[in-house]
Order: sequence, then C-alpha cells, then structure tokens
Amino acid sequence: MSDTFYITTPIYYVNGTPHIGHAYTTIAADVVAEYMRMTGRPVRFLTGTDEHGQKVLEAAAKRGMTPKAHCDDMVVRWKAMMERLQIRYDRFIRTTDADHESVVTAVLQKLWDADEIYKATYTGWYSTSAERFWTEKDLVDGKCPDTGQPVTEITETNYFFRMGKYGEQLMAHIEANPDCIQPSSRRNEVLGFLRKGLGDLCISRPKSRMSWGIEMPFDPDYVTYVWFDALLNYMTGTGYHPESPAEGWDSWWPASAHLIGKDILTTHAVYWTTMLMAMGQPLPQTIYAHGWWIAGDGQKMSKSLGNTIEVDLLVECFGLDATRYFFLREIAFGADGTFSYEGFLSRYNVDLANDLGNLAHRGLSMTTKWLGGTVPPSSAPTDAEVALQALAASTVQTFDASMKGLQFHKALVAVSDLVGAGNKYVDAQEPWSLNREGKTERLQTVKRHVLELCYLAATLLLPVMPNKAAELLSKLGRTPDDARDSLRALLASGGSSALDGLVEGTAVTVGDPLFPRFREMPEPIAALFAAPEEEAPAEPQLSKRQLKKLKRQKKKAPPAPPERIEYADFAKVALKVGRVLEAEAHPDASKLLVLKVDVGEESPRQIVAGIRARFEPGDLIGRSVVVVANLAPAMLRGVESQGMLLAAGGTEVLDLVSVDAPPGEVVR
RNA sequence: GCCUAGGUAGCUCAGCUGGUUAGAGCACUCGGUUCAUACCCGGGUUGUCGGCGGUUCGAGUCCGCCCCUAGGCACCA
Repeated sequence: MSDTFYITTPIYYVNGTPHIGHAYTTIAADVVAEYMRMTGRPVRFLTGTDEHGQKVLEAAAKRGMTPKAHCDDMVVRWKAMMERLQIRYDRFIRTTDADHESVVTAVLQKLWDADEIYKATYTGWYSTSAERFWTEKDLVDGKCPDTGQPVTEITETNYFFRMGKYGEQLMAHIEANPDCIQPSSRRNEVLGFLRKGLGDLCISRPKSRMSWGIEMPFDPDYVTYVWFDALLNYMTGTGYHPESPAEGWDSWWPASAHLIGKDILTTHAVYWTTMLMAMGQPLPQTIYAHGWWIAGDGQKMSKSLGNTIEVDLLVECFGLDATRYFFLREIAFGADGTFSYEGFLSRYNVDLANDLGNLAHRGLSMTTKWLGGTVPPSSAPTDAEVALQALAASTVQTFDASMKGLQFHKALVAVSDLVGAGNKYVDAQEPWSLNREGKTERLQTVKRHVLELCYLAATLLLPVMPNKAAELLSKLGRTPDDARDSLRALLASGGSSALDGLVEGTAVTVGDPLFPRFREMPEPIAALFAAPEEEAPAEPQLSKRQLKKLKRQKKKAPPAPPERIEYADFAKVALKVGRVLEAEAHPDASKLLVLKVDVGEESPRQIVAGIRARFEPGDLIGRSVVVVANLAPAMLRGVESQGMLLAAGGTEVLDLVSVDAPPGEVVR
C-alpha cells in the first residue's frame, strides 16, 4: 500500500478567463495537498491547462499567431492566477508539453493495437459553430439547435473507442466502491447515466476540419479528440508512459483524488474511467465533483472585468488568507453555495477577527503585560485544563479525518469550536483576577494554555491560511516547520500531546491584530454597490451555468440585419394594426401564447408568439398591436401561426409595439 | 412539457442508514466581564421541518401525488 497522495484539478481551458470556479477548485486542491505534505506523506499536486481544439485554433488565427504561440501567451494568465492564490502545485502541465503528447500518442497506439479503437463511417449534420454533429431530428429548421448557424451533411470516417463494452464493468465498480465518486448524489447520477446504456466514443477529428491536436499515430489525417487528450494528463503527471515510464510513476497511480466541477462529471466518471479500464490501469480512488458559487440577491459586479473581479477584489480587500478560508469554510464541499459580500464580511469578522484573532491578541497581550512577554510554564492542571486538553485532542482527530475526506468545512468548524472553547476558558479563568490577586502560578498555567491553544489553531490552519498562520506562529515564537513537526507528533500520539508545543521562556510578540475588524464594507466593494445605475448598468453576478446560458442566448439571437435596405425591400412587409381578441397558453410549449388577433379581415388571425415569459394571456386581451400580415404561415409546435407581432427587446421580449389606431389600419 | 437539484427559525444552512421535548452560526434581546480588534462569556425569543395522503409502535428522515424555487433541454417567425 502506497502512502503517497496524488491530487489533481481539471486542466483549465487555456482560452478561458480564470474565475471564481477555477479559484475554488484549485484552492481546495492546494489546501488538501499542503495538509498531506504536513502530515508527512509524499504528495504530488497537478494542475495545468488544456490547449488543443477548435476554439484555440480560431483564436490563434484571429490574432495571426500559431496555436502554440497563442497558448504560450494565454497560459500566463493561468499561472498568474495560481501565483495570486499561492498555489503550491508540483507540476503545471500543459497538453502541448512534449511528454504529454508522447503519452497520448503511445496510449492511442497501444489501444489501437489491442483493438480497443476501431474505425467507422457515419453520416450526420455537422455544425461548425457548435463543433459537433446532430441527428436529423435535432435540427431546428435545418439549422444548428445550439447556435442557429447552418449545418452541413457530412459523411465522415472517424475512430471510436470501444467505451460501450465497459458499461457493466463500470457500474459494478461504482457499486463496489462507494467512495469512487463523491458526493454520493453524483455517484447516483453517474449510475443513472450508465443504466441508460453506454455507447462508444468518437475520439478523433479529421484534420481537414480541425487540425490543432495530437495526431493519431496510426492515421496522419486525424487528430485526437480534445477530451481524450486532456484526460490523459492525469497519467502524464505521474511519469507514466506505455513504453518508457519514469521510475516510480506507479507510486503515484491510482490518483488519490480528482477534484472537478460538477459540469465535467461524466467525462471523468465515465470517459476517463473506461479509458483506464482499456489501458489496464487501476481506477482513481475518488472523483470529487464540487458545486458552484451562486451569486446571492442584489449582487453586482463590474461589467468589463468579468467574473475575475470577485476573487481579486476579495483578495485585495480582505487578503488572500481570508479568501481561501472563506471558500472552504462557508459551504460544504460538494454543495452549491450562495455568495454575497455581506456574507463574506460577516464570516471574516466573526470567525477571524472576533474569535481567532481576538483570542490570540488577548492571550498575547496579557502575557506581555503581566508575564514578561515569554511563554510561561504550566503547572498543576485543573479540570478546566484537562477538559481543554481533551477537546484539543479530539479537534485534531476531527480535523484530520475531515481533511482526508475533503470535508474542509467540517475541519474548519472544528477549529472554530476549539477557538470558541479558548475564549470561554479565558472568561471562566479570569486571568485578570489572577493577576490582581497575585496568583502568578495559576496565571502562568492559564496563559500557557491559551497560547498553546493558539499554537494548535495556527498549526491546523497552516495549509488553509499559510501567511496568517505563519504570522501567528511567529508571534508565538515558532515557525511553520515547528508546526509541521507538531502536527506529525500529534497524529502519531492520537492528539494526546496537544497543547504542549511551545517552548517555555520563548519571547512572544503582540503586534497588530491578525485580522483587523471591518466596521463596514471595504471601499472598493462598497463602490460596486454605490455606482449609479445609469453610468454602470449593474449586472447580476452570474454563475458559470448562467454565463453559459447567456452565451448561448447571445449566439441564438437573430443575426443583425443588413446595414441598409432599399425602400422596395421594406415595402414587401405588410404591417397592420391588430387588436387582440383572445389569448391563451400554447398547449405544448411553455414560452408560447396563442392569440386571436383582429386585423380588419373577415376573420381574426391566429398568431403564435413567444412572449409568455413577459405576458400572461389576460394581459393582452383588447390590446392593440402591430402585425406582420403577409408573413408565410408556420406551424409552431403543432399550432399554426398566421403572422407575427412586433415586439421590443433583443433576446428577451420587453414589450409589444402598440399603436392608437383601429384594427386593419396599415402601418408604414 | 421533460430531466436534475432543492424547499428545515428573520438570514445562511446542519440534520448519516427513520427513534428521546428539531439544531448551529448570524441577526435580535437581556445580563455578565473588562485582558482584548466596541471584543468575549452566559441566558432568551422565533419554526404547522413546502402541501396532502400512505408505510410504521415511531418520519424532517422512507413511499406516492401535488405546489414552489434554481439549473438544464425542447419551443421563441
């Protein structure tokens, strides 16, 4: 059994912009990696960038650069993010790294030789804009359902990975290993997915269509599908290679944990694990899919700076350590969380300033004031000290178990509980009374315990808040290395040596409070909220998903009309005033209303309009509208529409065009 | 309409495989203390655990139906 700990983040898409989601995953990985290092386990922590694929190719072309040069340029921002967050990765892998390309090539060849990959021809509708195939029935009016762009029918030959044959085996594995996909709700999700049946996976792209990728070793006309390429980074990161593996690579494999966002669960839990099965490699111990940060009500952000604003702004205002603490403490890893600046401020003030920071400060200042500023000796523990010692020991146990289970939230609550007990202890022992009454020995014992408790808290928090914890250690006359030694000793002793890590007689320093309290929201954040609506139209902070949706909506928006048309073109459109007589919901579509509109003809027109999001049927009856009267009728989800209504609003309908004129009147 | 998550104190959320009077933090309030960053400690208030049925000796916890919210998918001439 290997004692090593190998943890990964997803490799991030190099074209993208680092945002809160990336920061979150990476901080979590960094914290657990650092904790494992502290406990003495050999650790490898891998992160990096995903650099192949169509969009990179296009972006590079737009800039007149080679794809690689473009990536070299883009990767800087990712490395900068890592630096800002003080991420202590062991390797930053890029899918364009030579060793990775070599691994991918060799793995493909091996799988090809083993008949795990086959060649097949099929016909489908390809959308260049969406980079994917659609079946006939997916298409909307013969166009790409995602982007609305034209599609072309392509008969194509590609290479397929025999993923389907591993479906049963994978289900059995997941059922036999409850921890292999976490949290458990995600595990059920994957099982549900597998029960529907697993097909084979297309893993190539013809170069004629897309050339930026790793060439298929057995066919120079193709490159590797980006996911197949990208997932293998986890193996490259160990030193694995089918032909020439680095010595000891298998001490790192299987990975202890792949941390991922819940959006890429299937690729990891299904594609990646079946790939490993085909490769004959053991499967990762845990794939942990965490949740998203959702913007709370009333959140605003700068429009131009995108989502990066959140993390950078938090770091700027509250410091990196507090930011790292907040992410891991505020919500359970795995669940979605609501983010608000007020919540952050409250968490900071309560946990860090009032409780932890203040405990340290009061402990240190009393020691300085009454005991000469050195770590005092302890003598004759009373029940209070015994109880504190027991709590300290159990805190270490809880913290360790929680960190191992990636339950950061629980680990940090345990520290908070310890700090709370420390504050309570001080109040109960009343060291100020002891000092007044000249009970020096007892005072020394109490102060020693308070300082020891701070030392333990700093020790446990070191992986989470490297700077602040080191600062606190320094105030106590200790170093991070001392803390690491202490932690190992604590774990070895089951926590019984807790509260015995300081050296009597060592000088302590009070200095400034560790976490200054914020009376009000820091200016740069407050400014976000104070900005006048007109000048900086506030946009809600968006989650990754919401952004995705927005992006798609933008793509779906009808293409801008030609800049200029002739009068003759306009004259082709017959616009008439209409009056809505009846309105009801479409029986089979939630966004559509079916209207009867009088346009001055013998019988009213039936018009189907996509305005349900804005109007209830009753809102419209009697309303005068403008109708495009000579539009060819169309069937909309089974109901005929004999015209359309003029409406204001781009992607979202804001209002209908109204006029004060009788039905049937021409609009020109 | 379909698919996923959820709906527990004013707010943010814990409540694992069903078991004593349903919890925490924040907020609020009363009291204590004064070493400390107007901080800390103690007490207190608030809940038809979304609704209705069901299984059970017993359900926030399991089952069914329904309602609502957030995402995703379809539809938006």
